[in-house]
Amino acid sequence: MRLSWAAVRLDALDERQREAVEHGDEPLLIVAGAGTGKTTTLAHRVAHLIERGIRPERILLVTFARRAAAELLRRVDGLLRGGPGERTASARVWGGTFHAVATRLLRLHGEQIGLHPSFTIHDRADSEDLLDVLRAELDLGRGDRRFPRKATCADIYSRCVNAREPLAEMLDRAFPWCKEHADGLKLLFRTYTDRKAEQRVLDFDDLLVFLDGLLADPAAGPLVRGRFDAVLVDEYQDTNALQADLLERLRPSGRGLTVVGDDAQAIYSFRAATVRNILDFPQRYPAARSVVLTQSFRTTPALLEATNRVIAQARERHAKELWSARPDGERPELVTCRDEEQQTELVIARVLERREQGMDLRRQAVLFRTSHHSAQLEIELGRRGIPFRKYGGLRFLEAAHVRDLLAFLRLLENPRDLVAGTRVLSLLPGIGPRIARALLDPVVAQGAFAPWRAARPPAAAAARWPALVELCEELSAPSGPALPVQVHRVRDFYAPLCEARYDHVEARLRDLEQLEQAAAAFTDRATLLAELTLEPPRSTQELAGPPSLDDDYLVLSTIHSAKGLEFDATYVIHAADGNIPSDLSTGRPEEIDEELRLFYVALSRARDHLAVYFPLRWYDRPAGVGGRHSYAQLTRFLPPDVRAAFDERAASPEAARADAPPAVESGASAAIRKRMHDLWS
DNA sequence: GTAGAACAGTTTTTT
DNA sequence: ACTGTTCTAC
Repeated sequence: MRLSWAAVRLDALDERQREAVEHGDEPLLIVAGAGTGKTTTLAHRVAHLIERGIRPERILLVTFARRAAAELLRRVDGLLRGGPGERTASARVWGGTFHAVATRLLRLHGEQIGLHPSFTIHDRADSEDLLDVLRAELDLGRGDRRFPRKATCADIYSRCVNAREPLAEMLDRAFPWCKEHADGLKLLFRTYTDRKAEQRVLDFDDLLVFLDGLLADPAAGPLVRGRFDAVLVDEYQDTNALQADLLERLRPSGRGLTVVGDDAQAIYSFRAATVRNILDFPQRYPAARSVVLTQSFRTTPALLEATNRVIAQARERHAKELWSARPDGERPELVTCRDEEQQTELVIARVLERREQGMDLRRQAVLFRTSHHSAQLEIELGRRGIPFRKYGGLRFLEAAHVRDLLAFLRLLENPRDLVAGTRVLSLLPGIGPRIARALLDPVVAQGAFAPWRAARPPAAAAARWPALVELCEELSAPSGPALPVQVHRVRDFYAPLCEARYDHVEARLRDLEQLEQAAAAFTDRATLLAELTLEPPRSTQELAGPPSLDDDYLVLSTIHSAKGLEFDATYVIHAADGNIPSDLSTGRPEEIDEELRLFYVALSRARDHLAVYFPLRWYDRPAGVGGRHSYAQLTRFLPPDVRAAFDERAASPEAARADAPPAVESGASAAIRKRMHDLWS
């Protein structure tokens, strides 16, 4: 008798995991607590589906980040090895984020709903830039009360679209201080929608909206739906209303749909994600089966005791208590420090001590609420030559010089892209927004650079003008040079402009060289641009390629960017009220609850060792002559009964003083286009 | 109209 | 500390 490969591998699973893996076609909700083997279960389920005869290319795996899909599919490949001849699941399964999958499907089928297949994608910053241009055009900037800044406008727009909520309600609920500008915002968003259509540009939200429209189309919809037999969605708690609707259009009865998530780890409501999706899944799909995974394979009982107590403070949640069969380990530590310097000192000492004991730096992570919380630690690590990688915060693509170079490439790809064009032209001396616009209008109208040949730019720009026109015409020609050559030519043109404009020119030019090398991996310009926009590299090193195995570095990460990861040792720093929860998110109870879940996500990354650091003294301003500081309070998420699960340690006599000074809070596509347009009327 | 300086207001998390 | 806005000199 042939012992099924699947049966053998299933032995490694616990009963509930196996139930989830072997579940049939009915809709399936897997509620997977932190560290309960979610990835293992998902990987086994995908392998199981393939073993049952579903072709890999008919499986869609939606994850929060592409790297998560890649990691999962690698494990599927591992499970299938020696199985029924499938070794390349990872190459054939559709995997990626909602946005990446939408882009791929829209390039394949978008023309059926009248979408030009060569659309370019605007990232968040591009959207803001366009909104800013339109705000000026519409004369919304002036008035007695200041109009919301571009970032806020982009935020409001995106939230309305993703939450599928009318502007008035959204303003009421989340942006009450902008209510008086409702009419201006409507006008702005209507114009924004129209302008994107003229420029053949889709923003992040459009990718989802147009995929939704594609699926709703009577002709194209069935075609797209028919591509897939199984759809699996990871991190379902962080999906929004639009994404949930999209999934329902993809699998109307829910058959073949598997969603996995943990409502206790929902941390993206600021991106319009809603826990309601996971909580209401059984109502949306009455045939759904729910499986709850509660055995943690990650964390020791001592650490679970603490994390369970932390999350128990949440007001609304699926009550579930995680347990662990691992041997009891060391209790978590709560370390009160005198100030940030001492915190840095203690964290580094502990990290090095553990490395001495054989724990690679890569198995250790320092987590924090906001990107700049690691600034001092980064400086000290740099000073001591301790290698680290930082995740989250200002990324490679956000650097001005990188945006400049990409603007060139986007303009070449799509001459109608006004945002890209304005950025490029403004690099030339003597050209500002006004002249850029005048030069761009005929190009936008024609979709080609020909009008520039006869254009007469201001005297200051005249010297460089012929070279720019030649560059644009040659590189935008269909038979243009290979991609790395294109990047190289742009770089040659741009380098002197970069030097004239910015500091740290050598470092910036090195980044661009890296970009040129990375370009060799892409077949064409459109793919390069889409990939960089949808899944931006998080550092220059990442652009250069994956770290080699003998590369060791300490992980520094925002809590958001650490989602889904685990580390042998986790150090959570700046656990002061005002940092966790963030001062900016303590307005409404739901916000505080999300901050609590965020803290829970941080704590639940640890396998064996967990320490929370709390610096008592908090500098409001950079320490200098009379540097101002106040005394912070421990995060409200560690009240005495929760703290009881921690070993408390005061790192200095001052921190131990019972009569510490009084704490001071530290401050306080045409139908779709039309529908989108009508949203704002 | 552009560019740079001076000033004012705000300050998170990310596809 | 940084971003965005306003003012002023070209």
